[in-house]
Amino acid sequence: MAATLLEQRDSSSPARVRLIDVARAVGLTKGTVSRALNDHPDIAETTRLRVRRTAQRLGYRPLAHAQAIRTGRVRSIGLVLQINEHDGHRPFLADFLAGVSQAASGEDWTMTVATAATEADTLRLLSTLWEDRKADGFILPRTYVEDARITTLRDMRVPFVLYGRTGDDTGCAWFDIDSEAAMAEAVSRLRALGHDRIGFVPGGEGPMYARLRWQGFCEGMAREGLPVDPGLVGLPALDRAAGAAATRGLLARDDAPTAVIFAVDQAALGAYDVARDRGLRIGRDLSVVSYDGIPEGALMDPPLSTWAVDTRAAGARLADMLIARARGTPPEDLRALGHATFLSRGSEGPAPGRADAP
Amino acid sequence: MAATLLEQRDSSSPARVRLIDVARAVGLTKGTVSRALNDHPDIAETTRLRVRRTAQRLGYRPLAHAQAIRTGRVRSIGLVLQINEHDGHRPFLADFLAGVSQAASGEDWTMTVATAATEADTLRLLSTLWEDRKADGFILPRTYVEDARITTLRDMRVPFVLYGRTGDDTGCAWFDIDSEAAMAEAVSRLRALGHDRIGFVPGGEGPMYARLRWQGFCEGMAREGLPVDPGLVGLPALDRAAGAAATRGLLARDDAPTAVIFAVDQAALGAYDVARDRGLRIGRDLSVVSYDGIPEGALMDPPLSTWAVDTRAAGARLADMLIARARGTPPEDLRALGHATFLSRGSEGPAPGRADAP
DNA sequence: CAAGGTTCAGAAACCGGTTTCGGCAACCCT
DNA sequence: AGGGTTGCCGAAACCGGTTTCTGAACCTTG
Repeated sequence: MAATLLEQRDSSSPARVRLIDVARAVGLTKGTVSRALNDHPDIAETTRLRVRRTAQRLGYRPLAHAQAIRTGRVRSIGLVLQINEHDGHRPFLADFLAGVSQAASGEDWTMTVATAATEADTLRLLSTLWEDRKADGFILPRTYVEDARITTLRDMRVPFVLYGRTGDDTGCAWFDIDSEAAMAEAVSRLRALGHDRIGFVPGGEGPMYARLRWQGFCEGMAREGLPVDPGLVGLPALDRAAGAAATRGLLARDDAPTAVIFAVDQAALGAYDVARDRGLRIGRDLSVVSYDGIPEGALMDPPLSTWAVDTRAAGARLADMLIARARGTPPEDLRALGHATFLSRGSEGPAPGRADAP
Repeated sequence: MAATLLEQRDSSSPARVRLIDVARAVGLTKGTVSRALNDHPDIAETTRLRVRRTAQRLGYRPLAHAQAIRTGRVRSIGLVLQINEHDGHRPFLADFLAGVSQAASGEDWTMTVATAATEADTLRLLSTLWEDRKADGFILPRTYVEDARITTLRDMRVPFVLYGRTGDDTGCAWFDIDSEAAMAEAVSRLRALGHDRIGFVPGGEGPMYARLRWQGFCEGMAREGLPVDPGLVGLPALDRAAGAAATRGLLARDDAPTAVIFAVDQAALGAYDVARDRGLRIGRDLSVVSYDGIPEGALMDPPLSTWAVDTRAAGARLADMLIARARGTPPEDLRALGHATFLSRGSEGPAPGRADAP
């Protein structure tokens, strides 16, 4: 007459199949069944198969939190999002979550999400989520050159995977998009259109992606035999207003660039504002190429040419990597680069005074 | 010599404080301590306080999954997002999650998020997340007039809270924004600007919010003494292209409306496309008012006037309600309406041929 | 002052799994 | 043939909590 919780055989809830039920059905003890399902070496192959089939037939699914009491693992991916001022990753969030969730589901894992307002919040949340075993590891989005999350988690020996790279990636697993290559190719494309004064608006010092995009720009310039004139490097810009300011700075020079590459789309939007004010036509008088693939870019006139990232695939990849990491794969074996896709949508064109421009 | 998991007293991990540690420190059995912390009535008040202080001093925090093995509750809010074709709630997702996460943290709850591609996926995920007790209840965003999630969860006696209303809300807890009032006031504002032929582009039949916004429009028209001419009601539109088509339909009439209210911002963006094609100036030749407050609206020229929702606050409210629901508050006591804020940004103006228009 | 009721905490079972330990049988080897 | 492995599974402890059962001490009350 053991009353379980609220509902028992409420006709609605068909009484969950437990390990002991499988054991009885197959005529073994629950310890043996547990070892069989977890592929312990001291179980005969025939027994293992017999158990597995019975479990399958009965529809047995272990309760993660019951397992966790002994193993300490709940089969959950942790994700702490820092939502602050210029929340850059908004438009990609849904796709990213979809990717992580899908890959996690495939392995019977779930996703525990928390949000933080500050870095201190983030660190606190990472610690408690780990200590309370709400997650078996974390995906860290938006990495920085120096990233407190990484040192914290590394010290606590917590499994984690970076979405992006970092200054010192010792002991770090990561997945990133090869934005250097994208930026370098952006230079080459503009060069092929006749531009030889190509400006760059960087994204600042802190975010790792900003550094890498800057490096990529430099590599592209070197490859094309163009010098990186300091006068062609604008002020760092991560939002529209700063992007406009940076653009004005670049256009103020006598030998102003005929094309500008922006590290981030948001900043590139500012170029449109400046162009409108000055009567410049983007894609003709001034070419613009950027990176991120934000949806707003498609609404501009002309639509912004940019490098888009398959964020959903990235999320899925990262989830798989984290699960592998939590299962013991060394971080050094979990590092990979993906690539961005160029969306040529009209904001870049031939250099003025050449080819088809009058 | 009991080896726990991987790390034990690794100097880095200071050995978690367990219930038994508190019990020993306070000189009671762990059963008693458990009852004291859970406010059982058979514990003396002085004892309860003594236990609570000791637990506090030692920094005791119960492991949710260890509690769950007996109670079946893991202190987690479930959220299944359906990410499909015209993913409307993208821009608000981060804010929404931030709200839920923040409120959940306050009660020592966490948030388990999953994404689905189809309705069948959604239902499957809700079931498994519940059966595996990965969540103690769910927040259901984007409700429909007839919503399979609701009937499923109601049948399974799962706690849930709607973000939005539904056709039959028996047994439903919900929080929603009073979009009827917003739409009605939009009519009044346009009427005050001299418009007497006001069109409406609805959002379709399925989503509950679409029905309510339509009702709100009708109420507003009635309040202003204006008839709802069927010719002033456009085709349903949820995205930009459909919004443009609906606008063309409305403008094709002889007695075309001078102002159009859109149920959703995305559709309203289409009006800009039509206006540009025909040389109409939004805010002068054609007034547009909409609802949602998507960020793209601010980028339009002129910026879109719309009703914005504090999605973050809504998320926090819903989280609190769900926790209350999971703790036993009857659904009827958990129903509330919030309100939207009008952002007058320039896409609405005096009716042509009146006041300052030549 | 004895009978009966309350108050409160200890003891032990329990939740659903995992892991350790020990033992039996079958096999291997000289 | 006998001793030592090896393969395989049962029994029981264990994880960190919650809940039930029981009984001692105290309080009423007639």
